Amino acid sequence: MSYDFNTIEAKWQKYWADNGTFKAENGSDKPKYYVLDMFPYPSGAGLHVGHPLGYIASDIYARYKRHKGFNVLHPQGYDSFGLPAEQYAIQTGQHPAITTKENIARYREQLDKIGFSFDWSREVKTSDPTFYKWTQWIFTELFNSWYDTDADKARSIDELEKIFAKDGNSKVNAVCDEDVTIFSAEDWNGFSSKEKQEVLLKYRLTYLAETEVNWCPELGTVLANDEIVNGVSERGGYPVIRKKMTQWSMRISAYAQRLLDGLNTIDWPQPLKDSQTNWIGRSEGAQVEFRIQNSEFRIEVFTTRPDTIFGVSFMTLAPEHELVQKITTPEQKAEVEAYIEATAKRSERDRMADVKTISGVFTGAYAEHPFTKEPVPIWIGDYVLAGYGTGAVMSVPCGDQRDYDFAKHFNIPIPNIFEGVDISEEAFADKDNTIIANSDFLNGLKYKKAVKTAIYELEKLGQGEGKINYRLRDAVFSRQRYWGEPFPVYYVDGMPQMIDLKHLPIALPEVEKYLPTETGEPPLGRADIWAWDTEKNEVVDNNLINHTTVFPLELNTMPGWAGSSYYFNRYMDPHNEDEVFSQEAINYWKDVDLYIGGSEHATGHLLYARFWQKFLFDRDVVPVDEFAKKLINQGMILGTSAFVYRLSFSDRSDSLEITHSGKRISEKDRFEIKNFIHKYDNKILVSYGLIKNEKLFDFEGGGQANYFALFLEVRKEIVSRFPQLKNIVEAISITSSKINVDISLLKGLTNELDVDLFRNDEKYKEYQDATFLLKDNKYVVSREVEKMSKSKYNVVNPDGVCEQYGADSLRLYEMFLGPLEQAKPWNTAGITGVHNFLKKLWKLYHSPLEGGQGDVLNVSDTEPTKDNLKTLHKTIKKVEEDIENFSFNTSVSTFMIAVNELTAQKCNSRAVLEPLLVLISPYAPHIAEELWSKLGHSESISTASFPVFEQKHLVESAKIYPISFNGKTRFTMELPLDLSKEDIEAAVMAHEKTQQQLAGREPKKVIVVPGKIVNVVG
RNA sequence: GCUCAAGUGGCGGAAUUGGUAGACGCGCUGGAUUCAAAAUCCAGUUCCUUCGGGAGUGUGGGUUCGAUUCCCACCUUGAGUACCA
Repeated sequence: MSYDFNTIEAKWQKYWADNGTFKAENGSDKPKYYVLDMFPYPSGAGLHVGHPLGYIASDIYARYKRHKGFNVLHPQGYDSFGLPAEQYAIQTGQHPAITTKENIARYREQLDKIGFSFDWSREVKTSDPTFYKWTQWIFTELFNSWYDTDADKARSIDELEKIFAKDGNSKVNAVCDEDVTIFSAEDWNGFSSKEKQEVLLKYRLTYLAETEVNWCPELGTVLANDEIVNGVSERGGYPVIRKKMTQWSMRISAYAQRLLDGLNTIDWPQPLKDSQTNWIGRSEGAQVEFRIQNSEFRIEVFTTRPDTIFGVSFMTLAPEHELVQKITTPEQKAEVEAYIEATAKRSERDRMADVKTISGVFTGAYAEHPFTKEPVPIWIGDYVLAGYGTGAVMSVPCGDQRDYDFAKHFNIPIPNIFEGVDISEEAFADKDNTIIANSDFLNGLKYKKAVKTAIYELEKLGQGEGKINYRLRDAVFSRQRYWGEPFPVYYVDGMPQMIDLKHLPIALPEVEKYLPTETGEPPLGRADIWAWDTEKNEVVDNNLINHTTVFPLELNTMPGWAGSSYYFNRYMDPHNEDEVFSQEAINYWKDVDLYIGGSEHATGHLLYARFWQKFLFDRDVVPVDEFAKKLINQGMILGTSAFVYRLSFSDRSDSLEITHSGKRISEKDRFEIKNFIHKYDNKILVSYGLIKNEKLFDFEGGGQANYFALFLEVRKEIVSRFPQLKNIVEAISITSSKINVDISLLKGLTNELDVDLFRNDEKYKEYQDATFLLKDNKYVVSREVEKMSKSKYNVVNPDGVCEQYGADSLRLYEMFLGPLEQAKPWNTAGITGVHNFLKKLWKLYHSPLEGGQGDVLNVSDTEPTKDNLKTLHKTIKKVEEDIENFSFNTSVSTFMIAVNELTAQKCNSRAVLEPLLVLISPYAPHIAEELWSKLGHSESISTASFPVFEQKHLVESAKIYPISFNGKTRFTMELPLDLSKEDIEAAVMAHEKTQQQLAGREPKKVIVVPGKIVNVVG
């Protein structure tokens, strides 16, 4: 029988499942090793070839570690709460739990076909009540904790209450809301229960507060900062506006410094650490207080340049700043209010989009300079952000370009406080070359010294202090959605109460629709059975709410990152009903040794998970405060799609709307367009797209996008064959090297147009693989690669590959494509290479059957030759090094070399062919298992130990020396390795080619590096 | 703008305590086998060349006996991030 991968793979996948081959035990004599993949969101589209890349890499590593004698935990699960299932539910009425279940089944089927060594007995699903019971519990733990700055850790809220009762809050150093007032023990003890709860809420690690949130009207929910990309929602690309709402928040800012410090203790990719560092955004400077003239109010500002304080010529407040209303003079009131209203209307994105327009209004009020006591005019301007620092800045136009531009625009003086610097054209921001002038006690000082001196003087004055500011904001934790974890929270007298662990989980209620209610409440507001009975301790009918023991439950649900922030710990003890995991389990597995996943989670999941881990560590739930020792970002696999620019149409309203990333594009805009072709299945999709100001309009995730087809060369034919495209074609005009589209002609188009224009059409075959760009008035063939995505028609599915070539081929090929961490295009052309390798491998163990088809095992107990052993041990060494370095692509080529060599050597020695199988088995486990069992083993190859490398087989007696002249290799000669330097030199000089190269000249010098190289300098 | 990463054949990519550039695979060319095809096997494949040899790892410099590898400047591409005070 020849290499029949379909049968072999099905056989071993069944064997592994039936025998629980990869089940991990909690506790073992072996050392532990935890290999984890970022669990997938089970989308309706199923897996594409990009998904398994990281899983294959981690699977190879997990299998390798088993061979090396480790007790390996390698689980998998699903991040199964999320928007797409809910959006689908809104459209179809289908319960998200049903779609999610179907999607999970499909994912599982696809994953199983690839032959992963997951321990499926530990599977977790975030949407499963047995899982989210613990998500809810962790929430209550956060609620019952506060952050003690002195101890630099989270502590129980009970301890805080005891402190308040004994000493009040004046001695408490905590991370808390800014508006807490000082109270004494007597005050505290006199507070009503509700007052106490209000105060405590300001200290809890998860708290309810009215904050400015990112509201996405289209999705009907708030979003966290990391869920917004370029000012629009990450999912769907919808606009986001700022809105004040009462929401649950997580006090992640308490952990800013520890999240920063922790990065030094973990082996994660530098770019990922950089982006977390950037996101946390620590900056050192000073907080300075400016008194306002003729007023009791003071303005607090944060500055990184207290050394430039004598350069202040005005102050600027964010329009939303609370003092604005209080200090504006009557004369300026109308103008100020108009400005505030105008900025409130602008979306975040608009505000970001035009940073060049300078706008602002004078409030009429003056602050007093802390040192000179001179009056400083107070302005408001939208270049100052309410959300950063104190929402107010001291403006130093000579030292900051934005202040400079503002001052120029409004004719505010620009005093120069830098020695020997010309500021007539632009501000001077070079700290390193700063020498301060015109600044009283700071004159002549350099940057660092001046900063210190300024802070010292401010402190003396009681009007400022050194301060460290972080960009990291507390994370909003409420979502006005259905398909998420319900909060274990009910309200008594408006104050939130936690439901005790013993009554959890609070399961998602049924609703008849997944939309917000008519009164604007979240979808849970539609549930009839959604009230909490404190006597029965269960969820009851809303109608009972006037009963004294029945209270309303929280209507929001938790965000997508809740479950993913601790799931890795739950795998350690996934079926525990009494605890999130036993202390025994967590102390055995401790943390993830290797975590593999995409870099897109840098500032979301990976930051939140580190935050929760540190919190759980503080509260003695977990033994380590970083959850993953090593992390690798696998690169994306790109699809070959032919894209240049894309045009998106949406007909949500009556008139045609053209949108890009959710932003409406005005019909007045004219766009240059370039045409391009999609190839997908056997369809050729010829599409056009648009650019504006040379920028690509991409709309990843733009759910309403439709693609229209056009190919300029064949436009007439398109019109005749597809009359419905007439308007589109006519909207296009070509001028010189540019193509224009007249959008007014596109009005009234529907979104039902079929883009499947040239299916199986011989005539256009030549265009099938190429993109045609218009360049220099000529069509230039160019193929483009981009992220694989359903909306881009460039998805390759792993199932087809498995059927045609087998899972082992898919695994090898994905590894062979290139370095794991690098993005790389998918191109099936090369897969025959690795598939041939597997066939050669099979042949190495067999000899063909006489006459007919098929073959018979041909492995004997003959002594291996020297060459056999050399090949084997060379391979062991290289493969082991490669796996340890996660250089999987190079070990695949090492296997190819080994098999080629052993085939040439006609090796059939068991002593060589057995260890070779163990080397290959992490990469191509099915074929390895099959050959292993054919060799007479009754146990799975995964129980075999990794071959041990022996140097003695690689010892050589001679070396082929490269002989170079002035560094360029010209020929080689073989010389014994034990030759002395002098003998080598003599042998080289005696060689005829040496004389030929030198052409009679004497060499200036001869460099001999024994065992490496000879270089003749002429 | 800032931060980071990367530029090597027709293609994916190998090679870094500085020591034979292009491993391995794809593709391509020629041959064997076959009635023919598929499959398989063998040989060749960076470029130029007067067949002696010469040039060559984004560009220009530098260090070195020797640079894809180290240093400086620049160009290009990709990713992240941004009125962050």
